[in-house]
Amino acid sequence: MRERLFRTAPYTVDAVLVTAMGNELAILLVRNSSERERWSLPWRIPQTGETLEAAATTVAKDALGELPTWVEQIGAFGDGKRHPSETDVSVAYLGLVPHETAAPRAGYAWFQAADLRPLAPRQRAMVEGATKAIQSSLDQAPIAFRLLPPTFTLSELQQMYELLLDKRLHKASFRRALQAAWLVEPMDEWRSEGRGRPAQLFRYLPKKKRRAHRGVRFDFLYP
Amino acid sequence: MRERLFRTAPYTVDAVLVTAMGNELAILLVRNSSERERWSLPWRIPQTGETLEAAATTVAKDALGELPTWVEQIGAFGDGKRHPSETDVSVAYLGLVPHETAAPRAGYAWFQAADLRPLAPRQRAMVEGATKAIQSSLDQAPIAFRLLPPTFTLSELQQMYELLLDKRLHKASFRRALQAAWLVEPMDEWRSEGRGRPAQLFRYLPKKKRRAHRGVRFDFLYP
DNA sequence: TCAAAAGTGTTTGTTATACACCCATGA
DNA sequence: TCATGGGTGTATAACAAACACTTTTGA
Repeated sequence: MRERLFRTAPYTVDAVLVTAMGNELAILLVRNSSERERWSLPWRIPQTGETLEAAATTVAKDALGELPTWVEQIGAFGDGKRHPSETDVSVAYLGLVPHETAAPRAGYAWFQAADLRPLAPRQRAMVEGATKAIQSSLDQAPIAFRLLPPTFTLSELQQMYELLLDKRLHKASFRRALQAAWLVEPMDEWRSEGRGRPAQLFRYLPKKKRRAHRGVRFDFLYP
Repeated sequence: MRERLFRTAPYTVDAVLVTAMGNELAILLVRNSSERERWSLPWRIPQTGETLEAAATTVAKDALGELPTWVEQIGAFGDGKRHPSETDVSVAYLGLVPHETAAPRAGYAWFQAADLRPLAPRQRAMVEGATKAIQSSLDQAPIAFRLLPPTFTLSELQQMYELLLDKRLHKASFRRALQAAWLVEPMDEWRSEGRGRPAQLFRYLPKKKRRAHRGVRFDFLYP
């Protein structure tokens, strides 16, 4: 290949950092340094030699001071859509953060998904991509557990699934399914939440026992 | 952002073109122009203004003379792995092609997934990513149908699912599940395959009738 | 008329769902 | 002792899986 020079920066790495706030998902935005009313997803141009994922975790650490409990690439976004940088491609990463440990640094703030600030088109597409990624890998990966602290009650876990799936779940059925999957281990601790019987605390600890899907599922999303 | 010049090309767009050959998936490779024993995935550096997906379909058209029946981004790959180009990032696309219409142009050839030629590490990662993408979106998207010609018999469709899932399926149960999903429409044609009763031909034509998943599934892939 | 492949009615076992209930605690 | 939230045994309905069968063709 012929050697030549390129005027645009190669690409950016953007982070869609997500936590559970109240009864909704929230996304971390950073205030624009020049126009103070504008917000955007935090991003960065990787140093030479820096891997994509390393750039994403650096962005997260700059924003929160801590690493996300889950990092997953969403994809490359470009297709002519505008972005705060001058690049024409950005690689987006999803990062999950338990709300307890998620204190934004100065200039950063959580926004509930419902009342997000206006974003550049490319970043808006990333947020949509992140939402889809959460939905679709919810039963492939421990998404819910990464949004919770290390120990939690089964009711908290159920509430998290209800938030993520956006539907009510039956308590007994939820627990039976959990038990069948061998995903959680009970601790010797209980937590009293004001009134009512104290709830036992659990932690995420999958045993290597898998039950394969039965049958074939034709659950297509139509074009 | 400060204006500066970059020595490397921004990025490449690579295509993992997949078809069903015999009883296995096959991937399209292109012969290296300098070292004739080396093969690689077809790729391209996008023109300015060309979208990522447009670049991917161009790569496919150059290789096969036809557009894939399904195009889906797999992700951005880099992380220091080597690639035929000098870029440090590539965006990979999965393209599905029915075997009937898939005649490679000069310099291109299909290789069954089992005996693929050695690839640069970054491209090897893309092939793995494409395989995972096929597996995971098999029951979210009409993958099997895009690997078949427009009309097909139910046995052909079942064989395609058996290939993709790598397991035998029960004939009656398979058909019942298909019927419940309203995904195919019978044609007024039959095809006689030598001996045995002729099979009716069907085509993919989903009706807008969805049956939601029951319950919660904790089918995690453990880390 | 037999082999081979297509296609279908019915039974069986498994699993999600729901109901109904008991348990433990604070006010 | 009552309201509140945690936790569980059991019945019911829905569904995947299998079996057993009929149909239609080529040799």
